[in-house]
Amino acid sequence: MMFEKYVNLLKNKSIQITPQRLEILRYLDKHRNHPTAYQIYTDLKKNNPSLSKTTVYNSLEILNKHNIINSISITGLESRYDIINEMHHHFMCKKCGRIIDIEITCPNIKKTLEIGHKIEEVHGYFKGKCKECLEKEIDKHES
Amino acid sequence: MMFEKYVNLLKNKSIQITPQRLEILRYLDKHRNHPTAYQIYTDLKKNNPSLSKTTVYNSLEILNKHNIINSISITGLESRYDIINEMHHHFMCKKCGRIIDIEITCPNIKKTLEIGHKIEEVHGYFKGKCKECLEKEIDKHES
DNA sequence: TAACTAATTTGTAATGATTATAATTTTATA
DNA sequence: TATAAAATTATAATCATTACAAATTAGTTA
Ligand SMILES: [Mn+2]
Ligand SMILES: [Mn+2]
Ligand SMILES: [Zn+2]
Ligand SMILES: [Zn+2]
Repeated sequence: MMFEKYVNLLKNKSIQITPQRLEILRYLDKHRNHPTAYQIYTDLKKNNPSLSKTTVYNSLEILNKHNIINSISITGLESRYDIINEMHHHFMCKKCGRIIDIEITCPNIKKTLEIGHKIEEVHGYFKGKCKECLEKEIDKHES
Repeated sequence: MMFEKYVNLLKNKSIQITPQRLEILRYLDKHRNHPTAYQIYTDLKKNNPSLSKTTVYNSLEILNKHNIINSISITGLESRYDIINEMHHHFMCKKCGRIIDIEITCPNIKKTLEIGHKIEEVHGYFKGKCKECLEKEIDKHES
């Protein structure tokens, strides 16, 4: 079935299954560009005009709380959302604004554990200028 | 002199020296608990009632742009600020809300460079329950 | 020093993301 | 099917941040 995958995700955490939550999960599975709550809301509203912004926020919160999705703070402006697969870091381009996955795991967790804090989330991000934006700049200089 | 240290920081980056900027730098140097813009504003307003919130935001922005201070996104709610010394990570306690320095450097920068993005900032943070909050919970169970 | 220009500060209003609230609808249970 | 609990919806409120224009301050030149 189309939604079986997401139904199981919710069942495993005994979260009540609703059409809205399933749609949001499917959206995040399909759109791996770390969308904002508002982007999710406006896109899903096209096929479900009665969808409420509050529902999107509520759903994202409960999914995040149960570690089904990941809420990431990079821009300082708004939260971005990501389906959790393996642990990874992020790169945000200050030029084009994109947030790109960086496929690395953080070797620092052990050190933090040694200090005595209990770690529940690990986040790493870099900021700078992405490869594509750098290449565009070079092209401009050559022309 | 009292402010010489901060005057030099600004001079080195050829940023215009103003009393407000010096006060903000001194505040961040003294308060290493990653305060919000609002906390800086209300505290400094006590000795300078005419201080404007906008000035605090503007100053923080220019200081951050010149890498004199660090703007960190952890809470998703607001930006926190930090005088930059050595590179370090952060730990945010979900219980008490504190943001604690973790004295480690990130060994992942090289890998990100290899991908071709130009890195200007490196951020790492963990979330969980801090040592102190964990100990309080144990005390409660024992009593 | 005085006059002039540019940059900064200030106060206020606007924006935008997120949260609170209460009514309505949907889901789970008996 | 009837009932209770949970989720959704629409709207209003909150809170951090930004925009804007007037007033002040700093830097420069004569
Ligand atoms: Mn990601
Ligand atoms: Mn710090
Ligand atoms: Zn880019
Ligand atoms: Zn704590």
